[in-house]
Amino acid sequence: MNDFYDKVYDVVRLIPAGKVTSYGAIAAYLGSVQSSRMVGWAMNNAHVQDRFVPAHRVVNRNGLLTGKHHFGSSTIMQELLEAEGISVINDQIVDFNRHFWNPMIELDME
DNA sequence: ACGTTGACCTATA
DNA sequence: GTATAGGCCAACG
Repeated sequence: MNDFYDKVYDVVRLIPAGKVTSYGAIAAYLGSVQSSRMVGWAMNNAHVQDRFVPAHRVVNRNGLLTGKHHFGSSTIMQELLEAEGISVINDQIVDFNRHFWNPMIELDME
């Protein structure tokens, strides 16, 4: 598997429960903030990965559940997030800034 | 092979 | 604050 996809999956799996991150943050961590689209494409292939990828913890910069439709059902993503203690209203994460998990900070500063 | 689309982001008007 | 433009790379028709 390409490093890009592999790193994306790796970072996503490192996201602690109750925390969320953005495609841009992952892309920035990989060194290509402009290639954030590729992160989304990587997630598209995430459901065929052997290991489970908590793609529900990955949202866009606005904290909006843009990819909820790709989970098979439009409610699974919100259900999973709420199950981890994250409030979601109108497909948008409440206090997104509080639940935001930055891989660059958390992984690099550690 | 070419054109369009896509789970995005930043910048400019 | 909404609208449009540009950019990135991969997959789909």
